[in-house]
Amino acid sequence: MTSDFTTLVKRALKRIPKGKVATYGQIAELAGSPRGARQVVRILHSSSERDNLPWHRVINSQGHIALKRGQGFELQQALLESEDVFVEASGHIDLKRYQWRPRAR
DNA sequence: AACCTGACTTCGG
DNA sequence: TCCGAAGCCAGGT
Repeated sequence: MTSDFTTLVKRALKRIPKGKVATYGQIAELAGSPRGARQVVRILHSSSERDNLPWHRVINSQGHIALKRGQGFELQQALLESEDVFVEASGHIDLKRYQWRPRAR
C-alpha cells in the first residue's frame, strides 16, 4: 500500500480542516516521523500546487507563519484570514485556539 | 554515491 | 526571553 512518508504527509495535510492550522512537526508526526518536519517543508514546495495541498494551514511550532515578509507571508496570512483564522500583525497565530487536534482513528 | 539544502525543532548559553 | 548551534531526514544535484 502507499504508506511511504511522503504519501502519509500529503494525506495528513489534506485532513487539516478549514479554519484550523497544524505545525510542521505535527504533520511529520502524523506521518510517522516525529523529526521529519523538514521533509514536510520539502513536500509542500514540491507538491502543494500539484496536489492542491492546504499549505497555508501549516505553521511552525512557535505558532508563527514561517514565511518572511514579501516572500509569501502576506499571502498565507490572507488565506488564513479568509478561513476565519486570526493572524496577528506579527504573524503569530493562537495555537490554543486554532491548532487542529486530530482524533486518533 | 556523496554532498547540499530547507516555509523545522530543540537545546544550551 | 532572545540568539545561535546542532540535530534531523528525504529529495535534488
